[in-house]
Amino acid sequence: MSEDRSTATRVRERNRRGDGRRLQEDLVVAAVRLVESHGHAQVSLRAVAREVGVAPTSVYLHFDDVEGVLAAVMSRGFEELARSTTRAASGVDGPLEELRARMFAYCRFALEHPRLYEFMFRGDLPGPVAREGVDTPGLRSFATLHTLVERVVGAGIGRSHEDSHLLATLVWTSMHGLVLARISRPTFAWAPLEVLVRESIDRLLGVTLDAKGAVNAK
Amino acid sequence: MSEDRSTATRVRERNRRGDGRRLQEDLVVAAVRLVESHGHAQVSLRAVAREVGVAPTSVYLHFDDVEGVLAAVMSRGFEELARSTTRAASGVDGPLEELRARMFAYCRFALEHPRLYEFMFRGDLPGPVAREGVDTPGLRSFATLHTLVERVVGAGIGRSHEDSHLLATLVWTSMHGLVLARISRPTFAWAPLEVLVRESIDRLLGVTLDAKGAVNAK
DNA sequence: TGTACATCAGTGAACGCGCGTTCACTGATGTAC
DNA sequence: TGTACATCAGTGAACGCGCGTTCACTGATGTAC
Repeated sequence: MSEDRSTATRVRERNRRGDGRRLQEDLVVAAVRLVESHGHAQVSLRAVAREVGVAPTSVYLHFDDVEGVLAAVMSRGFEELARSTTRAASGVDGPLEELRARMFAYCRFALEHPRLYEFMFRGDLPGPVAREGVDTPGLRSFATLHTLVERVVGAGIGRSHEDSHLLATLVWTSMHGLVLARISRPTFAWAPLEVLVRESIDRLLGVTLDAKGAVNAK
Repeated sequence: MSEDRSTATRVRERNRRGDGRRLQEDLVVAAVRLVESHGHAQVSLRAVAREVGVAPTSVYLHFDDVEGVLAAVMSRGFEELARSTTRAASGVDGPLEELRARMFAYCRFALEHPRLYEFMFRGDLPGPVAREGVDTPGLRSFATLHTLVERVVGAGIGRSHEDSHLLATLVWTSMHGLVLARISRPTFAWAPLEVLVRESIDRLLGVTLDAKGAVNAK
């Protein structure tokens, strides 16, 4: 174990009494960093401890087990994704423009944190997240998207009498596929991200060329 | 090592002289089976050997290392995906119908072999595949799709003067996102796969209600 | 027809590694009296 | 103001496990003479 410390990237100094919680935050941040740089498969309890400069056993002071750490990383990922899209939506007017801005930010986030994004949508959820039940991560983001699509449809942009849940699903999964495909096949002849995002949205919602012109001119 | 054999699911009998290659095929099949049942992260050289009922060292008779096995699994996956879509395209007439049939088969394959599909599109390719260069796996499938989209556009279905490469990209990534999202979030309120596939394609290509009617009536 | 030999298909033991988790512990620091 | 003590933040050693890979080997079988 002493070898673990000697090869540590940095050695941390002990927190003051009462500040024990700061290690928890440091562990999560380190774990997120490890996922982003090496992919979740390379993230072990020992690697996280090493990154923080702490003994492997110290992780158990704040998490039940290694799955607990991964669950925290996933939550953090969704929080930051939500922050990104919300920031992008501010100062934009009109539902269609907001939808475009949010989705573009969504994709940019995924492409800037590809390993984290992959981890957030991996097939088998970490134990604690899976046990949490129906409110799967990202569901709140989808609700936001759904309402926004409803507003776009309500504003008379695109076809009328549309199933907004279906439309929101199509938009979300398109963005999802777009970024995951770009991540896994970076050498493919990709059109610019902006074009792909805009074309996907406009076509799926049935935004006509007229409506496009109107919105753009506004 | 003797323990390895004692816990083997089955013990294989040695191939006849000249039939050594059969072990290679058995290893690939077993590795595909393991990926499908447990995900690629659980697939180790030793697990594959165990599955076949052979000593771990025997794998080196046919593969350079564990990455070689994974590369073979990936190739096999794309072969089977291509077989599925090709089969679905036979006996279908009209480019739009063929496109729909192919894409539906694509999605069905992914949903029937979710772990394998995830592995086929994972971020970091196995060493041998990555070294192979430009012709990334699945590129031939995309070429088929691209030509098909060109035929659809050429037949006057949807808008005219379209960028077929862009359209094919949008269709592919939409299907990709659809299946990956369904795999990673099985409890989401999904519309039927058939609906999602058809709506995606028709909307992206700009198939009008009139054209739909015409094609469906035919 | 008999036999020596090369080849083929695969084995067995061993290696060092990083892993998750357990258990008993240590030493600084704030607090009650 | 001094001191005993509880609490807090974290450590160190050890465990058993499965892993990829190496090396020297074995035993059956086909073939050349």
